[in-house]
Amino acid sequence: MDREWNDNQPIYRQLRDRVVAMILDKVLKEGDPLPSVRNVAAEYRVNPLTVLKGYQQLVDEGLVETKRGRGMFINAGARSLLLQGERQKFLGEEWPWIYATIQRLGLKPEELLQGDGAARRSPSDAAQSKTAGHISPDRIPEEER
Amino acid sequence: MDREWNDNQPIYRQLRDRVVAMILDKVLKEGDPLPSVRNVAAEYRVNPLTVLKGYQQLVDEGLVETKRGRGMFINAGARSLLLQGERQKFLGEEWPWIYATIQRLGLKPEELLQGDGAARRSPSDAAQSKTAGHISPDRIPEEER
DNA sequence: ATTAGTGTTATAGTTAACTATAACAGTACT
DNA sequence: AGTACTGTTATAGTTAACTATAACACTAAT
Repeated sequence: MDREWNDNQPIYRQLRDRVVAMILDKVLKEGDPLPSVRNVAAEYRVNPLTVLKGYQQLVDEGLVETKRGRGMFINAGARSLLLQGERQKFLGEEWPWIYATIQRLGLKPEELLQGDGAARRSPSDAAQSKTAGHISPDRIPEEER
Repeated sequence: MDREWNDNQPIYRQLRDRVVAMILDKVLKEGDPLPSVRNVAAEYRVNPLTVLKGYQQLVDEGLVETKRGRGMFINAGARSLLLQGERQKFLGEEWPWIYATIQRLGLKPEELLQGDGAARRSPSDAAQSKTAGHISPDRIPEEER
């Protein structure tokens, strides 16, 4: 219940990543407001400043716009912008390392792909109050590419 | 030349991971000494304490033994011990997330896994002096599993 | 006008990671 | 004995991430 966070990465970045995931999964669509700073802070027992920092990053990336007194909202084109940028980042910076690790460990692609493979474990099982908006993708995908 | 380090993770852990990679790749074999704390510190312009911390982790994991005044040496059975532990860690903690990301981005896992796929980019291209022992896998793999 | 939501800023303190500098303590070679 | 390697410990300072607490500023509804 307490360990929602991955120690390998600062919370504010994990927060940013969760929102990104929600945009990609279409849980958050263009024009939607994202869960308020204070709400998220309260729900995850985290400092508002930390949440804000994560959100600001999204603003800097042009994904989100802030409306004083109203909230922060997903920009138009956010998703397609993300699909481009994140893909490039993943393929260029992350996948090479991951692939190297896979080889090093002598893992067989079949093992990784077969069975649902890996989609099982997901840290977001903690009983989450249905309060306002909480942050987590929750898998509501759809086709398209 | 200066940015050998990944900002996402503390240096001492990256150091630990490099040694692990070298063991898995058989660049370092059982009984081999690992590059001296001072050497690594000098070569990577890093504080000796930071290197030590990374090395200590290896000791704690039972992969390495320290011989005062002589150096630190790879333990017997280190590689197979690693193959077990690292595989489990990867499959249980890392792959699920990676797989989710791949899907989110609409990438085809099959394409990524087959073919050389991605093994191209690797940050270790910086001209490295051939001084004593430096830390980097350098890919000298071999068969087996 | 009040109230209750938004985002934002200010002040200040804690902790982990990293740093510089220096000394201590063993081993080995000459 | 001396020199040159090893790992290790001590002291102290910097920075980034996170925290608590509080106030400011703007918007919308009653």
